[in-house]
Amino acid sequence: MSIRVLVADDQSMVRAGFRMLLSGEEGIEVVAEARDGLEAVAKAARCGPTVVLMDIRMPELDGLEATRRILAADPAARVLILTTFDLDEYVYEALSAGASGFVLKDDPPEQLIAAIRTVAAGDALLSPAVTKRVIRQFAQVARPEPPAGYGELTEREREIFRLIVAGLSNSEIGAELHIEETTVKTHVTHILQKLELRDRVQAVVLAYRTRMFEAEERQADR
Amino acid sequence: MSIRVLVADDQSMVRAGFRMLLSGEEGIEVVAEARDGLEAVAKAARCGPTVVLMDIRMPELDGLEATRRILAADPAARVLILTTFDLDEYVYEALSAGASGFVLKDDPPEQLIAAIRTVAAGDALLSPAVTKRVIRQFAQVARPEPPAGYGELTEREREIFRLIVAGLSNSEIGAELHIEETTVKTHVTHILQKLELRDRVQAVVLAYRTRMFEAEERQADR
DNA sequence: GGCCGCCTCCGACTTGGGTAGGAGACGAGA
DNA sequence: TCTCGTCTCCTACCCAAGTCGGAGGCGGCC
Repeated sequence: MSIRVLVADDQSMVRAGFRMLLSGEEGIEVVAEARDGLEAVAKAARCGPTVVLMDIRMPELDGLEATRRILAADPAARVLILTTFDLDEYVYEALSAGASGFVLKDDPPEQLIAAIRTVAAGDALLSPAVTKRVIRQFAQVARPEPPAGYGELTEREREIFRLIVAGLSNSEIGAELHIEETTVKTHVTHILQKLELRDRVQAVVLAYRTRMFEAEERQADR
Repeated sequence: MSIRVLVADDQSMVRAGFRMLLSGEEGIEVVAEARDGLEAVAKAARCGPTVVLMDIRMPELDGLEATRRILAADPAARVLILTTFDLDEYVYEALSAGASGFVLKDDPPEQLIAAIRTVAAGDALLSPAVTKRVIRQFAQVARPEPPAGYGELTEREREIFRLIVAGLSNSEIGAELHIEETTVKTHVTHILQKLELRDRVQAVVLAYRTRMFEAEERQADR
């Protein structure tokens, strides 16, 4: 069965270009076109396309919201975001909207076609230029950066630090660790001094900003 | 000038396979091989390869640490991580180690060659199967999930919330917004009541856990 | 043995955070 | 017009948080 494509773009030239480009391709068929987001959602519901080529900037409803609606109605659909710019915000929003991929209109034709086949097969795909940007951001996000001065903390202090970061009060920490609140206070003072922080609030901010406890969190979230 | 490749893998069969595979390619030349991480670092320093094909599981020094060292010595180098498994942890660590891409040994030969050319050109690349996984994780991470009760907050309260989350004290917030500290306290009390939180520490924890201010943070980090 | 780092605990104190309750000003909307 | 929500400010009070100085027990190390 061939890949059924819906092209959603507000410029008729672009739609015609894709229709032309894809007409020569074996196993790919453009089954519908849409000139705005609402039309895209409606036609997707009627035609059940395998892949939707979705522009972001469109009247009525932008491509991101249209993507959310189409996927809500048909989770099996694959949306490939098309845009002229490789702006960060689009990448983030498009991916969180559920898009399977992201290509630039500047990408060479064969790359666009390959992208369609890839997402139709169930894989995800990013244009190389976009991938680079995502990787950079991803690496930044995923990096469990070592906070300055953290090495100075003793084992016990680290333990208490984690509980502070979890939002516990001193008395709660004491109960948790079976030690007196006064002892907890002593540790807290040392922690703040070593990390050069003013209060526990800043300790929490530091911990999250530097993503100190990434690993534990990921486990806890499951 | 042709692309100079260093192949680092502990299995001689794999190295031979790559040498064979790449020998037929125009503009790609295997200039060195390494059987472990230390050797990879040493030979990279001597040969100055354009692209390093790096296995992860290797004796002496694993591919991740080797990647870090090579890039520390030569930031212009491009490291393409090779592995048999598409385990999450490898992807995260490899990317944060500075790798430009990630391909599976199972990927078809032409895809491997395309990957080498892509990263040599300065772009980044992930194998489609890997991309899917990264996108899912990325979308999850990037999602600015709306915390329950956040909608109840007024504009002013949200503003103050943001400053609390930044780690500011009440008096600092007052100075920032040109209002009295007592006023700030009033707002803080309302915020905590609406979000059903005990104190500002928990407010900070909530904000980061739900990643409320993703967008603002990204801007602030630059 | 003596020193040192760590963990534990205490009391007393200061300060910031949070609550309670009230009040005035202003604009939007019934 | 009157009400309602929002923002502003206040006093007074309580309590958690953090500081300071001191202290004892314990284990490792010279």
